[in-house]
Amino acid sequence: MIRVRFAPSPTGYLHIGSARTFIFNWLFARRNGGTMILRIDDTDLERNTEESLQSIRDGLKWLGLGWDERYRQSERLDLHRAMAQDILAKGLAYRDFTPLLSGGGTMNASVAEKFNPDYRQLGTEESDRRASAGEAFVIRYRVPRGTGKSVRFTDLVYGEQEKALDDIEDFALLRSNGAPTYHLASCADDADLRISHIIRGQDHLTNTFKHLLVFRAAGVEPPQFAHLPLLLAPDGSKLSKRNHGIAVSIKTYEDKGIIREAFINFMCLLGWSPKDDREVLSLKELEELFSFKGVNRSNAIVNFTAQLPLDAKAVALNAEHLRLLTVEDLAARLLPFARQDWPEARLEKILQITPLIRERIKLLQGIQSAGDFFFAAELAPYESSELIPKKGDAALALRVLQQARETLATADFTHDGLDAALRGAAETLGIKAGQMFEPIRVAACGRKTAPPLFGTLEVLGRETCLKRIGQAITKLQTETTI
RNA sequence: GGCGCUAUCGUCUAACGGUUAGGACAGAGCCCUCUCAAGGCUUAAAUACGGGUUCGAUUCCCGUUAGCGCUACCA
Repeated sequence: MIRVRFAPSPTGYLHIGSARTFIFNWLFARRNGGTMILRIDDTDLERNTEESLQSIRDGLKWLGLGWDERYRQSERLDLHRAMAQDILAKGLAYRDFTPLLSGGGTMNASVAEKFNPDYRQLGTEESDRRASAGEAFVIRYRVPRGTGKSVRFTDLVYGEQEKALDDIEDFALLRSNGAPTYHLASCADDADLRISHIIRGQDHLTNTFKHLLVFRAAGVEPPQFAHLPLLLAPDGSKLSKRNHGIAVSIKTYEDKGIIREAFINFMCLLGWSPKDDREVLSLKELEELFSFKGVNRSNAIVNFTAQLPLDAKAVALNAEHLRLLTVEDLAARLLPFARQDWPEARLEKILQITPLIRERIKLLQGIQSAGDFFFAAELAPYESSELIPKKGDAALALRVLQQARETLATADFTHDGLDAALRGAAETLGIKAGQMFEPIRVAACGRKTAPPLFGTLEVLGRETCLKRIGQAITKLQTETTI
């Protein structure tokens, strides 16, 4: 029975690296008919925040993948303490009475000792006496010393792993305030929840040796491990909130208008490959293709910039996924972005615009710059020189617009009707179609780059088109010399 | 400092020990075209360095260098 878990600790907003870990766990579970478990690892009472928990909830909700079971570590403290006591009772751990230093320990990592012999060798009676006298202590795992032995396991991604016992310090299981450490709580819960595969970031690769010792001490069969390469910033440093800001938050992707399908696709391509040349993959395809054989071992850089906090490849994949949506689906997702700029925007209008802009936007946010003239009552100011077509002058522009006003007053206001009418008008004037269309486009949209003309005019409607052309004519007459 | 992991175009990546080292994004150019896109075509761009093993190393081994991780009563 395959059981996997995603275990975030609520000490910051949902990081894209965490999101990727969730995705890989989910994919592995779904691929193999397993169970996906969400476990909030909130044993660090000092650093947990409600905002962080909410950010994780929001992020996972946006991802939309879901889970089958859900737990909170802070509700399972008895289980953790019981395991610590069990290990202590077996003599595999001991009490360390070293006082907790304010400021966080000795800070001299370069000469860090693996253990303090004073307490490691303290007799059981003496230890019990001091504990019952109320002296504070931390429970440490007693790593066997001088045996020449090592701990080993086979990682599903990194292969054979081995570490000498003598290189592992006597790590803490239970803090002096009675709270379990991450190592203890994690192992106790993984054992209790019968987790079969632990899929997590490579930053835990060396912690795994400790975890194996805990599982062994508790007398439980350890799960399988699969570690994932880490995500790095463009300069090769670890992704961090402090140094990279919003670029590490999943919310940034949502806010910019990356759709979940594209985000999941992009995350999978960071550190995993289907091994053929396919890159645009649906969730269903990812589910069918995912395996640890495709996960590679070197860290991947998320190539965001100061201008755009998203990797250009994520944006490109998003553009592909946008085109895969139906018009109705895309329009519905575009609506909230349109309403950020035009609160009155209606779905009906967006449905008309969507086919015109779907191949011209890469992010949902793109509707704000690509579709402004559809929503704005009055066009943003533009230079009258914009109205003048290539190889033409103001006089030509004026003639074109006057002809257009006449033609459009009676033309059939459909794509094909406008096509025929405006090409006919160009012929009447004896000019190229392009020269005819350009002034009309600028008059209608307020700029030279816009969606194809006929569809655009159709959506704008006769009234708006005539009004804007009239304004352009006035503009030409007052701002240029003809 | 100790221990561990990793190293292919700028970035993400592919390549049973035998390939002109492939694809994608980003870049450049051309075509198409009512502008912009989209699409098509073309182009530039990589095996960190040094030793082995082998008829033959991107691939296996060792070393160097670099990056990352762990080395907390954080996770």
